[in-house]
Order: sequence, then structure tokens, then C-alpha cells
Amino acid sequence: MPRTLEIVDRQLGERCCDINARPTRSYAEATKLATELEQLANPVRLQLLDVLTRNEGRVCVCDLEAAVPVKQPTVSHHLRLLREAGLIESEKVGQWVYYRIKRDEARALRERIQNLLGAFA
Amino acid sequence: MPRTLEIVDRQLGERCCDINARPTRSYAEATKLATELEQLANPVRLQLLDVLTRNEGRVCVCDLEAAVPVKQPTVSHHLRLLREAGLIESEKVGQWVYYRIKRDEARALRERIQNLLGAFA
DNA sequence: GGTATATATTGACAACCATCGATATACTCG
DNA sequence: CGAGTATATCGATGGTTGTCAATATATACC
Repeated sequence: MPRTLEIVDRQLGERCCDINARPTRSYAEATKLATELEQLANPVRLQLLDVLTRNEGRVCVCDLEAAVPVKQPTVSHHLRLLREAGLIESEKVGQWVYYRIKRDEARALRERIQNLLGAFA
Repeated sequence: MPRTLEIVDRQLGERCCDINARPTRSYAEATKLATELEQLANPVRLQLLDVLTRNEGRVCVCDLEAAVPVKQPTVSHHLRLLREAGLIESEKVGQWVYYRIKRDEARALRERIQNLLGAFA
């Protein structure tokens, strides 16, 4: 229930801080959400997720490499971050490694972020 | 329209990369979205937005200071980032500065991010 | 003017992040 | 085994970010 302040009515010299506003989320919760946003907040990772989402099944690293404008070690680095975030998984087949998106995890993350965004707007 | 790869049918020694997967978003678009996610991806900024969203009208800096576990210069720093991102605005009244959320901008940002998230999950 | 308060800015520092060349590891084929 | 390929890891580097003490700026009141 938002309140509207009546600032003009306040006497000069009073304290301004009369609403005692507190966040509804603890700092720990805010930190967790911020971490999840950071996991997405990189153009290479967004493009990798884009490709993996649109290619049902498995995509090999060399395809992913071709899809983004950075070199192979950097692709490996971002794939590792996404794997550690639980958003993708990999499987080795012969000399290749195929990645695939974990749809359930991705959907759950999307929903957490959408919840967050719903809180302000 | 996602495709399922038939990896088991491929002869060993063939190239793995036969799908020529391309992202649907340009690197520039991905960068823009990543930037917007980064603007949110910080616990202090999330808490500040939380308070500002829940207090219709204006909230003074000292209230915001009380709501987050960092010192005054750091609060000022994050308020500046949010202001530069176009998500909040401020107004000086006497010796105090009141901040308020820009609901239209916040809603537009939310919608852009939700569009993005819809793309994978 | 002088003192007090609210907020912003500056400057320094540590931590973190993205990138890449070089190298390591693991696999395939001959 | 040796040569070639795919991917991961290491190590270095440059850039960015978060934080705070100190200081500056603006305002209010006496």
C-alpha cells in the first residue's frame, strides 16, 4: 500500500526521514537475485543461451564458437560460467563436447527474475 | 522451430558443426540487453528500487541510507547510476533531496527484459 | 558571518571480470 | 606410436565495479 508524502506541509527544520522505509527483501535475498541477474548480464552469454535455446538437443562448441565474436578460450570460459550457474549441461561425444540448455532450470530462473521485476513497475 | 540433431547417425570423423547455429540477436542487441541487466544486478540497487517502488511519491536520501547496509557515499553512487539509467529522478527540497521512481521507464525496462527472458525458457 | 546538516564528489584501493596466447588434455585416425 | 583436432585450463593483462574516508557544496538557522 504506497503512501504519498506531504512534503510541502512539513515544517522546515523537521527531519525529512519520517517514513522509515524498509525494503521488503533482505539484503541476502537481494544479493541472490543480483547474482542471478549477473549470470545473464553479458552479451556473449546471452548469445550462447540464444543459440542453445533455439537448437533443441545438442550443439557442439565449435558451433557456439562460430556464433560469438570472441576466441575459443573465452567461449569455454562463458560456457563454464553458464554450466556452474546450472543453466546448461554438456556431454562429451568422441572428441567433441555438446552443450544443451537445461530448460527446467532456465524456466525457473526466468520466473524468479520476472517475479523480481514485477515488484517494481 | 527447434531442430533435433541426430548425432548418433553421424560418421566419426565428420565435422561436428553442421547446424551453422546463429544467434537471433546481434552482438549489439545482446550488449544493450546485458547493460540493462547489469543496471539491476546489484543488491543495493535492488533494495533502493524496492523502497522507491513501495513509497509512492518521494523518499529522501537519509531514508534510503537507512534502508541499505552501505555508507552514504555508496548510496549516493548507486542513486547516481540509477538516475543515469533513467530509472529514477530526484528533486531538491530545502537541504534534502527526494528521489522517486520513474514508473514508465521502469515498466519499459521490465518489458524489455521479459521479452529477452521469453527467448530462452 | 558561523555552525550544523544533507547530499554529492573525489580519490584511493581491493576485488572482480573479460579476454587472449600458450599450453595441457583427451580423443581419432593412420 | 605420431600427427592432427577439439576443448579446457592456466596465467597474464587491462578494464570495470563497489566501497569508503575525506572533502566539497549547498542550505538552514542563529
